[in-house]
Amino acid sequence: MARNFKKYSSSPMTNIERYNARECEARWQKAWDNAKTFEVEIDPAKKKYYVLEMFPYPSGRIHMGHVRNYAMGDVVARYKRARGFNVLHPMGWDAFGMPAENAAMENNVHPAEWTYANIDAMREQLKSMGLSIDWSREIATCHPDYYRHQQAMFIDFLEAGLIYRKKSKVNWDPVDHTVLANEQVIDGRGWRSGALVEQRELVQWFFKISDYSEDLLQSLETLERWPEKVRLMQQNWIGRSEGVEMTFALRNVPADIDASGIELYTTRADTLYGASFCAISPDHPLATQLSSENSEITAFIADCHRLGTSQEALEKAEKRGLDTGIKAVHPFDDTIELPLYIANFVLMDYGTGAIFGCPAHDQRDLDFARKYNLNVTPVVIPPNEDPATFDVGSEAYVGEGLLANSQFLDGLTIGEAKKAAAERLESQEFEGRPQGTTKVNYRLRDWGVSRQRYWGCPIPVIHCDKCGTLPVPAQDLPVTLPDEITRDKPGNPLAHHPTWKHVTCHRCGGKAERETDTFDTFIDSSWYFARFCSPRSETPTDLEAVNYWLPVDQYIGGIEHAILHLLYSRFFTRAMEITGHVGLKEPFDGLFTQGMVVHETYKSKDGNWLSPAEVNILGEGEDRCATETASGAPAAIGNIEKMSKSKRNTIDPTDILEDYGADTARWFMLSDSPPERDVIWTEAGVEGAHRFVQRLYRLIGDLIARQKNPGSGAEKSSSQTVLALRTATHKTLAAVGASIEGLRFNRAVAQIYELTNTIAAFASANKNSLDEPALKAYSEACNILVQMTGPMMPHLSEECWQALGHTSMLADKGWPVTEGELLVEDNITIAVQVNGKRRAELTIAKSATKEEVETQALALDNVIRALDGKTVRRVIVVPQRIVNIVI
RNA sequence: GCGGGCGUGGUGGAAUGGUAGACACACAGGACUUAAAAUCCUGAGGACUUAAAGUCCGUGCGAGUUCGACUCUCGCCGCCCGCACCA
Repeated sequence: MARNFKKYSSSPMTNIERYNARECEARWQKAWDNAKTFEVEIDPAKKKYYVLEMFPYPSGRIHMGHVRNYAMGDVVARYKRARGFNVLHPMGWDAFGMPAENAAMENNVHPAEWTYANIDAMREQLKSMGLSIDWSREIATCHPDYYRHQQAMFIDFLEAGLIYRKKSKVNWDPVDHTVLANEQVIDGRGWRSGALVEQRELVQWFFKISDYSEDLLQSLETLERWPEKVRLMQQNWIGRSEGVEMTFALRNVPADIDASGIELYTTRADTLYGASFCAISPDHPLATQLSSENSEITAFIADCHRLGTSQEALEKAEKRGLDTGIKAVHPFDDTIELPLYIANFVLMDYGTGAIFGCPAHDQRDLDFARKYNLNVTPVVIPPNEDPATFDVGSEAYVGEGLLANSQFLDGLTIGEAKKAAAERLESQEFEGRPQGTTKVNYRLRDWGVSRQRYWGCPIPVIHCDKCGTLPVPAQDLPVTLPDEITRDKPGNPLAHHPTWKHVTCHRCGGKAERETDTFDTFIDSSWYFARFCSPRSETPTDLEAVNYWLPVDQYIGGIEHAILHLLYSRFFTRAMEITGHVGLKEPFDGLFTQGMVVHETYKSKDGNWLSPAEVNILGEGEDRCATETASGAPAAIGNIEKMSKSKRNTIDPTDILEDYGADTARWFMLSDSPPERDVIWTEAGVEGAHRFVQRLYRLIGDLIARQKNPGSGAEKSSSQTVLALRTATHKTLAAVGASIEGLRFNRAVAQIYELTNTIAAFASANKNSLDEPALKAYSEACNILVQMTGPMMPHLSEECWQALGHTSMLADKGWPVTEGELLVEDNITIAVQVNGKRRAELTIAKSATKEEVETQALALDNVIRALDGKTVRRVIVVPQRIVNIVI
């Protein structure tokens, strides 16, 4: 489908003036700019409203997802502004990150140069959308004026004990000498080099987010204006579980190893009597100790490490273990000895890195037990099963039931048994302390923030042989990235920079080295919303500004950030509160996650992706098929998928903005699909949106023509049609306001269409003549219509507003006031049902009593026919709603 | 495996438990035009039937609650998303 849009000045024959979006949009954008319409300051007298869309990565080109995201945010911002709020609506750039480094390598440009050029290009594209953004507050996270504050806060956090260093495993690409993110490891190999990825241990910086697990979890309940789905995802991610941490005594430990017991964590203390083995992680300290003298163990552990960390690899991995020969003693019966294994499926960083296995009631343990021929003793018996005969086959029983084969726990429910077992463990002693204690565990891990890369915020610390690791003193900040870098060696250019990393220790004056790691870019985006409040302040935040503007009242972005970005930001805000940079814990009061922009995909006969421009679509429904435009060969219509370059189903917004204008693109993005759902991009849809742009312009033009020439006035307009038009206008006004407040933009659009149809019908029904009241109502309808389209199609609306004779800008005009009395109708039409089936309609005074409604309903012809002489058993009258006659 | 969501015409979708299909796209017919485009008007869930009207069926399938269910409950089927060896 080639775009066959019409040029605006196509036909010299037309006498109907067409709206020239290209000229108009540029003109109004300039007018807003010159008037500094959207620049805001703190104004304690006004209520504030902070609208924020997730800031973009400066890839160089905006995509349709941006258009949708920013169109939605702009509707909210402009609407709230019209409602009298002091609206903060800023924009910035999430400008550090890998694409710049990749581009740098491919095109031999400096990441900074590449990034700033992209920012300039994207700023222009965004500006052409006509967004009501305060551009004076623009920030870029890669700019030292931004990241120096991040460094200062890092040092504050460090001093507040929120940050620590520890050894941690990374995916290491031995060819590129670089650390890879999990998603960059494909089938155990580096995505760029193809080399087998190794697990390496590096000392890295961590934020203590896990200390805040409970707070982050609990506070989710206060986030009432967040989607339930996102709260659930975060809840699952935090992963709270209640269990028991306990010690198993060890026997048969090699002489030179100091281990009298092993700590392990379980949520199923009730199943202790079903235990048939214990297992520790290959990374467990005991495993490390054992490996130093046992080559078999060393080999096994190495084997486990070779297995990738990718989720698929883990998923498919077979459960494997190695018997250490050590015996673990059952805490309730010291005659029971369990073999202690090192097992590849036990995670070191959850719980204590050690477990007991109860195969009958845990699938993983069952798989393991079957493989190594261990006992499978059921201890929880499903209802209606006999403990003597109940057996577990290849599927562990994880349901409810009563305990059996469990001594003092026999006959208890799972809940009771958990409690009893925990109490017994607490009362028993092991080496002077309780053998077990109840413990809450979280899945959430501490946040590792070190990245072995150049294009990120330098971590402001130095390493001195004498003094150790020291934060860079405040007066020496920022630690800026060196401009001169070479890429002749693989790996992080900072790490082998000839001068940058060498410094003098500020404490001892001796030689020291800078930290060459940079921050995870999620840090950059964890506080930008706070920086927007005072983007040029000398401190990270200005308390007056953040106290006025925060929290963000409406945050809008993609669901893909449901967990990490939003959770990190919530944590970071807490850290900022502790260190006195903000005065609140939760940064985002209202959150909305919008759907993606998707498009059909097409494939040629030989399996190559085809772009939408390369195919013709014929037929509809089941007969729908495609052919290649060039050759006429049949093509396959594929799934509707997220726009992506690889599937060639992208539409470039800049083309659309040029051809149709921003208002058309915005209007289309807001129409039809509910904003939280995916929207399918179609050519027909855009054209439909564009037709409405022109239609609205003509509608206003018609009014103006009629005002100049109202006709003879001989035929008086009926007061009823005038009232009807006014009622429709004000009803729509109320409805559109409610729709925008609820972010139901598609409904607002439909309501505006409806009013437009009403106005057009009114105009054509009163073709010849309009008297004074009619003309006034007509004019009022058009004015209010234009005010309602203002937040969605701002340029066209300004143009119409001006044409309607207003001298000040629509952007500065308040939202129209609904005349309440017009919404109150005297007569209403309700449905009359017989046995739940609609048989008639009844128009009746709104104030009619139940009895009146009933009498009149029963007298309707259609009702009498439907009743067919049968006895009426009951009549349900819901005032102003419905009548249901039961026979 | 665990958690969540969705399923309505040819299409996107609308509908505080109260007239299902608003609004839009696509389609068809008409007007305007030498013609087309644009625009305007009209039509339309399916089946049956009609002079007008009307009747029946219909929100993935099956049950239930209710005077009344797209909406609430339960059980299936299908699709989508998130997490996933978290003991």
